[in-house]
Amino acid sequence: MSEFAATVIRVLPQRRHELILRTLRAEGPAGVQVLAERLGVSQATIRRDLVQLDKEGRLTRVYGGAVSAADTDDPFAEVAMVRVDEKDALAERAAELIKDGEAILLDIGTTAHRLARKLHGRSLTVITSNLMVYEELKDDQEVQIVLLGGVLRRTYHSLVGFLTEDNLRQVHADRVFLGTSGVRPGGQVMDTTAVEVPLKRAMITAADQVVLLADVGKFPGTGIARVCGPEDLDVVITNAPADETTCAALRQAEVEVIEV
Amino acid sequence: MSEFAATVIRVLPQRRHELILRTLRAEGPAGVQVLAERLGVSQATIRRDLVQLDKEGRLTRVYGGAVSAADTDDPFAEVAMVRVDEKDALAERAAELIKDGEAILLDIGTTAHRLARKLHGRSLTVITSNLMVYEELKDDQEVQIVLLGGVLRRTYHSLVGFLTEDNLRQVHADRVFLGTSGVRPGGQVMDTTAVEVPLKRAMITAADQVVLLADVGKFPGTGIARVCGPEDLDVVITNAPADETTCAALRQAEVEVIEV
DNA sequence: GGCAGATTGCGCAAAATCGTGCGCGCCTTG
DNA sequence: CAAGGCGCGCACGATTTTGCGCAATCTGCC
Repeated sequence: MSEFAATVIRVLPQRRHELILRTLRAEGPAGVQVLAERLGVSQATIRRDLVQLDKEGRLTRVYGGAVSAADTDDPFAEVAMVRVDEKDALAERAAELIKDGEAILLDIGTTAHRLARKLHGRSLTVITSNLMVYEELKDDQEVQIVLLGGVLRRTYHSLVGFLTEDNLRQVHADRVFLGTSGVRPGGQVMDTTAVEVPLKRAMITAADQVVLLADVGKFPGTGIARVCGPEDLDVVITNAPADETTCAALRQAEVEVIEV
Repeated sequence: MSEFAATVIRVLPQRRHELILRTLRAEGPAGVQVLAERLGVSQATIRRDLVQLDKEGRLTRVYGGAVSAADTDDPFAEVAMVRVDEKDALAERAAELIKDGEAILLDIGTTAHRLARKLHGRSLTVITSNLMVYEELKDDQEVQIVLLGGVLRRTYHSLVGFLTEDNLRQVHADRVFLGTSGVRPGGQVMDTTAVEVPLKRAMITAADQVVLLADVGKFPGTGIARVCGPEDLDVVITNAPADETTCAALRQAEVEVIEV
């Protein structure tokens, strides 16, 4: 603790914010008083810092101090709120593609979760490593659920890793429904989390038909890793008005583009 | 456990709520008085906390205290009530066998679930296809969870099938903890559900040490399918007084028998 | 059905915490 | 070198939380 107290000279606000966040992540909830002593500034300053960091969404303010943003209720609660209407419409349309008795693969992410919500009471086999989908359908007697193994990633409510890939090589589905972080103008499907890319590829291989769900905000969009090209897709469901350049590239690759 | 009692100084409300929930998940129902003493606040404060947490659906308020929300609507709640004390004692003893940092395999069934309840806050890797174990530990940051894939069997809260077996061939654990429907006098481990037998065998293969948890009602006992013989076991944990014939057979096969 | 003991909800006062205005010192800018 | 901007500490009223006492309610038992 004296490693901080020794820093009496001068601490940039930026640096101080980093230290606050690090403390929170390392030791969980921390009080204003503790932080003030540790960083050698007044409680008023800490309060101002906390207000600002809270506004930036980097932590969550609580009475008496603050907690790490990750520590609060799942980050999906907020993420799931943006573009809800669009995603719901997409999900509705996607559900119509599915015939009773089929086996479908559902991707990781909130998009697939939205789709799962439309599947209650349907007679289907759902294969997924998406734990939100599992939670959604686990009490639904009609739906057979196949959960793919893997290492639990709590922040993403999913299972990933080589076990998941192994399982995917052993199963086959009529359709796979994929989400994405963005589709580039040429029709390349991108993602931001590298660990999911091999999984998405394995899902594409395991399914007869590949359906991509991408709301209009993803057109055009980007990500750090390429998942697949337009030639791997069969259907893309998006909102109107979709980006014309991207749509053209997709149609060129004989992808059916559905605008809802 | 004294980790709580030591916290007499000052605790953020947020932190206190976390501790209450963790206590409930780890030790089941808790009284207002106990919680108040343990957290160093008045009973009135605990009551207010419980009311709030109940309103948020994070626990269920009962007269005299509270129980974990997951514990209430579980159809296994009844099954889990029989021989609770015995199974708890067994689980407690089994948890002592585990060292921090280890990777352990947990069987399907309520026995393994009881053990999982003793693992909150431990630094471990838990591998399982037992969904009760997953529910129990999914919010515990310390525990890494590896879920084995498979077809959801709702009535047993578990995943089974060839996917599970495939995954088991790809993993290795320091110890596996098995439950059973009964142990025959000769030391043969039995089970009633045939579909689980290949899984239990695969788990035995995947672990360095095999630990069987069997309360005294299982000695001697029976089942329709044989899982393994005494030569596959390393440790058996049971209640005193255990059946002497069976114990002798186990010791003959160099199995360590722990009576609690 | 009634009784003793425990538990609960509620009002109120004390304590802790919060937000804010003000002044001071440091750095930037012209 | 002077003016202005900015971050920081201090102090004070407002808000929230906490602890305690008491009447109403509930549970277990005879």
